[in-house]
Amino acid sequence: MDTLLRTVGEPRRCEIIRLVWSDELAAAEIASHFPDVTRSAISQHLGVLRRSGLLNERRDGTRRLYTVNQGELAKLKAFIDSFWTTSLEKLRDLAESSEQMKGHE
Amino acid sequence: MDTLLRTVGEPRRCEIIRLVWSDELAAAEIASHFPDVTRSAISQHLGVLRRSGLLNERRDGTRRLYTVNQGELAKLKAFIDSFWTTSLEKLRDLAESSEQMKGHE
DNA sequence: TACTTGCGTAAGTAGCAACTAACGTAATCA
DNA sequence: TGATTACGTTAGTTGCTACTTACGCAAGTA
Repeated sequence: MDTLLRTVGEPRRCEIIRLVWSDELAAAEIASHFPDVTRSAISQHLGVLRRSGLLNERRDGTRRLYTVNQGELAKLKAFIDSFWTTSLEKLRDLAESSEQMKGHE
Repeated sequence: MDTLLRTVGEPRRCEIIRLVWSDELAAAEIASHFPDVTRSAISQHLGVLRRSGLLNERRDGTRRLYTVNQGELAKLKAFIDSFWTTSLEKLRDLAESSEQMKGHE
């Protein structure tokens, strides 16, 4: 989870995920969305995203096409969601223990 | 959103959020959960979290008590969720435009 | 008042991470 | 075969960031 957090914590990588969310894009197409940095920088970001499991790579001739592994990002989503659900569980546990208290009254 | 992402992208800060999610804790209590780093390091993390708007501070004597600003974290949750909803919207737009196509056939 | 507690802050450092420039490489095409 | 395209990778640099140490400061306490 730490790896996932760190990977998405970089704004450009987050933007890349958004770019290839529903469209399969080649590395150069992705890089063209970031005119302020070199293609090499984007290639390295793609490497980080790939190793984190957030991006899938498919080869087509000399091109490399990327898509999002939505399941991996879903883990992050579930992690964020868990902040809310755990507090609900705490409330439920509290309710249960007070029920037990009543039983012993 | 970049600030929010960067703030949460640091594992210790993420853990701090979890700690004070449902319990109001003093700085020293939070620091005691991280025996491997100094209290100062945690204090600086608390500063980052506070400036990002993720934590609320309340003073009680010499102590400073922290709680999570859940609304701010909800923004991050909404951002992550938006990855899925925007793709749904794209499908909806696609469906609408193909409806228009049918009308012009 | 002096001392202690509980904290933030400033200064300085070490390590990492994002970047550029240069190079290597597989696939394609002339 | 040589040239080109579309990439990744390596080496080296710079800047940031998480950290420690030292200090400052307000609020209690003897």
